[in-house]
Amino acid sequence: MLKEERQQLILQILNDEHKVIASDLSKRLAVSEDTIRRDLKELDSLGLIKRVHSGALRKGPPVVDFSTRQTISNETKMALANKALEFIKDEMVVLIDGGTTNLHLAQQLPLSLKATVITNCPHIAISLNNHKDVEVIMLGGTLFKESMVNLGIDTVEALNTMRADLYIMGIYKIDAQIGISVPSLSEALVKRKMVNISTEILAMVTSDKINTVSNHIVCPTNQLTYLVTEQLNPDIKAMYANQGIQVIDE
Amino acid sequence: MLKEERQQLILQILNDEHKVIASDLSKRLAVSEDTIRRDLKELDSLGLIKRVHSGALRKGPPVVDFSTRQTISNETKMALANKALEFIKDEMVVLIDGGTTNLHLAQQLPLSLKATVITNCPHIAISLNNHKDVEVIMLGGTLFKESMVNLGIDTVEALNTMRADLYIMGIYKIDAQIGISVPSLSEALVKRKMVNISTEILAMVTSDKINTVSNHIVCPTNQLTYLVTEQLNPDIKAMYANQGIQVIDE
DNA sequence: CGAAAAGGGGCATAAACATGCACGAAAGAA
DNA sequence: TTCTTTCGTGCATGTTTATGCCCCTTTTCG
Repeated sequence: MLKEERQQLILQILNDEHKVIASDLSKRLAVSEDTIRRDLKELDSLGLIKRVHSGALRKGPPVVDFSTRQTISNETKMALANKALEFIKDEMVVLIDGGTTNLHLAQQLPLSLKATVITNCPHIAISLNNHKDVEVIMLGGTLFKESMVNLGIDTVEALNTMRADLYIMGIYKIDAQIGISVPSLSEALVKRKMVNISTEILAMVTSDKINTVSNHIVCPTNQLTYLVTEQLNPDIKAMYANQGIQVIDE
Repeated sequence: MLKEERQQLILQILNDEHKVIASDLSKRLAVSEDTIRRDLKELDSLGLIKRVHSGALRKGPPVVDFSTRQTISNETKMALANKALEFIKDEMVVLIDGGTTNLHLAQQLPLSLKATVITNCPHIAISLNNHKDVEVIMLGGTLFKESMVNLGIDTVEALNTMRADLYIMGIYKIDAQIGISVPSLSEALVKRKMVNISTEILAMVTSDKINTVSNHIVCPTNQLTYLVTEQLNPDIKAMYANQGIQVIDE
């Protein structure tokens, strides 16, 4: 593995996990701790990471947990969420899973909305506390702390007895050919079930997720009904539109 | 855990709770008091906190935003929660339902705890985000916004397949003769189920709840194993102790 | 005052670190 | 090609850091 490649990987891991431990990286990337240390020193001197004893932290936001992560989030996601609002109407049964963009959506839902929301994300459930005409159904399961959603066999089984008009799917990675993918199997299983019980599916995607792939495939992209994104390269937009997806990007 | 991470957590806790006690932090963050002292000293020298004997205070806004009553009551609840901590040990399966006192308990659980926590309260699930050795199992159901817990037939059914070593019951009203009672039927049903699947039951009760009654009876008080309270009138204390309950009130 | 809690300084130790050196692979020049 | 240079890496070394423990002092509070 090339040095550049490795350092890129470290940055990506750091971005996902908010911190890295030198000794841990050494094992995961199969190089000596010395090499990792040299990498970290270099990345730090470039101002890309914050080096600390034992490892490194993400530079900008001192992220400590999910609840703070959402407060520092960017306007792009808020804007996407805002565009998606129009698809949620009174009397609907809306299924919302995890992800920061989805959380923004939940927070922007009008207080007057009369609907049923099904979710496996505790943060989303809580954020609907003040919506007195929204019935919130929480899906149980084992809390998966990386993405703060409930997963597992119990979650899938609970979904067996439900159906939804609209599924707001949190997107981790999406590729027009390969499909929608996530890093863990149990997440893929639950999302797949959610796809199956929903009439329409909406995904909000920031451009950095477009045409990237992770380990476990949830479903092909042509399952999507709506794709809400930032402004897209016309070629890419066409790729999705040709699959019958309604792309909202202006 | 990295030093910077820990200090970040301290700042966050301080922000939430307006003050921190060194000995308490030591338990919650699972490091020695010496380390906490060094952290606090460091944060103080950076001007981020105000170090005082036995702990630290928030730098910025002085604590006057809550009514005194509210603050006092919060501190009582924190103290109760603190007393209850000793009953939670590694490898236990702990069932925790809703209530502000229970939430305080969850927030004070040591980071080093290795256990399984089952809860129907999304806030409690979220507060265990940083406890990497605590497996959190969330009970699904319909979110009951008055008390922020999931209730309903799904909740009861999920409980059918579980058992717990200790049930930390949130108390709404309690009376030595009539028993433990709550204002809604579905809450009573879920709590009753939780009682049935638990080996021991612990309740934390502020004195204003003692000998009061609500609409739906959950169970008689003699089902309780432990009753953690503020200092009690000896007569009242005897009433509970005579039922075989271990009363902790010092 | 006196006990108990909190603090401070010093010490020990394990983990993390910096540095110099050696080896091998890739790149470039003869 | 073959020799030389450079670069990235791993290893051995002595150093620094983070932390817990001990002992003694200071503070708090009944």
